[in-house]
Amino acid sequence: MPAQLGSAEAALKLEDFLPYRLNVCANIVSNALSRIYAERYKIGVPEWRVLVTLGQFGMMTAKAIGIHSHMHKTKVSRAVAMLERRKLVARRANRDDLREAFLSLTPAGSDIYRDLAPSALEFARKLMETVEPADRAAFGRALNKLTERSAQIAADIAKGSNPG
Amino acid sequence: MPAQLGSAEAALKLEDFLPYRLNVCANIVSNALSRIYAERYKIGVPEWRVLVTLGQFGMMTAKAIGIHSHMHKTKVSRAVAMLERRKLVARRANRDDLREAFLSLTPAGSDIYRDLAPSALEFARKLMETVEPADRAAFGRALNKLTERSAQIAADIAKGSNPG
DNA sequence: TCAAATTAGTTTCTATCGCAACGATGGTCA
DNA sequence: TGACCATCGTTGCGATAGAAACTAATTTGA
Repeated sequence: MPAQLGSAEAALKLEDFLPYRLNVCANIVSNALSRIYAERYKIGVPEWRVLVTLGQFGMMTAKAIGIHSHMHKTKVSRAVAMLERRKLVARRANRDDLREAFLSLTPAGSDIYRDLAPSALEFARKLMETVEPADRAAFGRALNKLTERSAQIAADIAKGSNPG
Repeated sequence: MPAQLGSAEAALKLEDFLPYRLNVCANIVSNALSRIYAERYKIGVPEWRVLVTLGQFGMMTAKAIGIHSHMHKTKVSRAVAMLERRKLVARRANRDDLREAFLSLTPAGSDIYRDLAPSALEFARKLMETVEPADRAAFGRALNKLTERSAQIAADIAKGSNPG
């Protein structure tokens, strides 16, 4: 009943299909992680990323946050607006360029960051623990290559050119 | 100015943080893939998954599609509704249980599937090509372990129990 | 046997997403 | 200087997501 469509070539099985597997894995991991902070701090993924980015760099513009955390500028804008309302992030005008503003964690924001960062690292550590030590480096390399290559493919297609 | 929050332990760097890296990679890959079919067939990811699942199994219920493709039942419902409107998927009542229905590809749906599956496989092949051959198996194993483990962690947290 | 619980699938409702348009500012160059 | 273009960040809006409520059908078990 099924395989009449699969024909000669290697059949397309969703559960073995790389983009699908990546998506499922990323979603489940993301979901598991957010259970650690979402309820406790009442923030979502974008807010979490802004907090972590500012915790890492101390002070930066919304644009820089977007670049570093791979988020659309509207996502950054809304996440920052929420964190500002909650007094976790402060905004300081840049006198040299009034279009942008410098953002940084308030003391309350830093408190949350210091509370949240160790649990996040612990989570990642616990996850990686299940991967064979010998496989870990290979996994990291592969993830980087796949990210890089697919970005390039997407760019090629966007340009309308033949993917080389 | 930044690292005063990082303190003694290994600092949390977003770009090295596994859940973040997985998410970015999955998004870019998914995005690149959808450029191959989205414009040509006017379908999105959920419709693509339904097509592929039915192409693989021939005939199944909406619930089974949801389980196999890891999609919420409302997502399946809407994707199927769209494919039905476009005459790519047909519905046949199950006389033994009228709550559910058997879904399958129409000839037109099969045409699209046969056109789409090889490009998808080619895309995945081209992607995997960039990963060192020696790293590929390790990558697959790691992806499985991470998916499995994070599902378990999420379940543990949901139960309110201490993650063992 | 029939009331209560369960299940498949749809619909409603609300939240979030990202594109596009926008206002405000800054840069370029004739 | 001033007309034009680029950039930062916000907002309006249509599309999409998933939670919860719902309908209809089936199963359970007293």
